[in-house]
Amino acid sequence: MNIGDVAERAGLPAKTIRYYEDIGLITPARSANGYRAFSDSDLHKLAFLGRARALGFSIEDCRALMQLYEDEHRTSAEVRDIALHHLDRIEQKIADLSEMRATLTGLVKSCAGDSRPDCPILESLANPDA
Amino acid sequence: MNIGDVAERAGLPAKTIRYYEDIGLITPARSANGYRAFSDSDLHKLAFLGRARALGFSIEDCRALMQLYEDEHRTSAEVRDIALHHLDRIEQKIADLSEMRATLTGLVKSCAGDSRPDCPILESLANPDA
DNA sequence: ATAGGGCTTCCAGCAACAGGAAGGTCAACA
DNA sequence: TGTTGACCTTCCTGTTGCTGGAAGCCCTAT
Repeated sequence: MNIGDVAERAGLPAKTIRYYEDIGLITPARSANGYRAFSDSDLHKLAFLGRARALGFSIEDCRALMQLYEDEHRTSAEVRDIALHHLDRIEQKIADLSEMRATLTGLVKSCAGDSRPDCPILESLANPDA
Repeated sequence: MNIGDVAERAGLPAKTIRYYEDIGLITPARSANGYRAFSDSDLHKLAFLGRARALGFSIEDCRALMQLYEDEHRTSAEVRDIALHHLDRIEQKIADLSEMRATLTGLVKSCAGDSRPDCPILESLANPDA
């Protein structure tokens, strides 16, 4: 398979696949003409990576997960640890964003949003204690 | 005021303040020795920026908000628009993260997390339809 | 032979800084 | 007066995960 084929099948841009090779996540073979020659195994790895990325795992997490996947002597505890840490980060982000949302919602509600210059949003940014 | 003073008062790292000058958000004066000489107005702007950034506004949003703040002929509708768009992005992010959290929570629950290699997390990444 | 599409590499850029090197400056203290 | 140490300066690199584009080779079809 050429890169265009795997790109379509794995649902990843060709650029991304080249990048994954660059950073050592995959190592596709090469044809005589210099084109990358992807095996089914490469495609499978790319799909794995795509799904892990879609769950928000970092590239380094993905690397670790792939290594565990290929390691018969892994323990499920190692995998779960990575997932749990990731879950923590996600929940922290949700908490941060929820706080922003709460504040912003309040500000937006208090702002008339008309043609006058008076604006509680700006006032709150400029002078929050007032 | 030197940069260390404003950094402490505005609650921003000195590096960040230099960066904000680089990209034209502030334009502090210079002392004879080449040090940045911050006015109260500069400090006020930096605090404004710090609060806007803490609410998750992008740098370009911050630039726009500052300009509106300094423009007597602004309308509160312009400000509200920026805030509403930002709120949209935040809610989208929260939605995305919540979906990740749901999936991950399910996976983590289904994984024993013990010393055995069998792991539904990896299986789901490798072969989601199975 | 030539046109088009796909492939290759390499370089630049995005957001919003952070880290660190090399060096100038200033106040204090011996 | 000399020197230490804290502070300031600029400049360059690195971060995360790609994306866009330029320059150029390859392959197929007409």
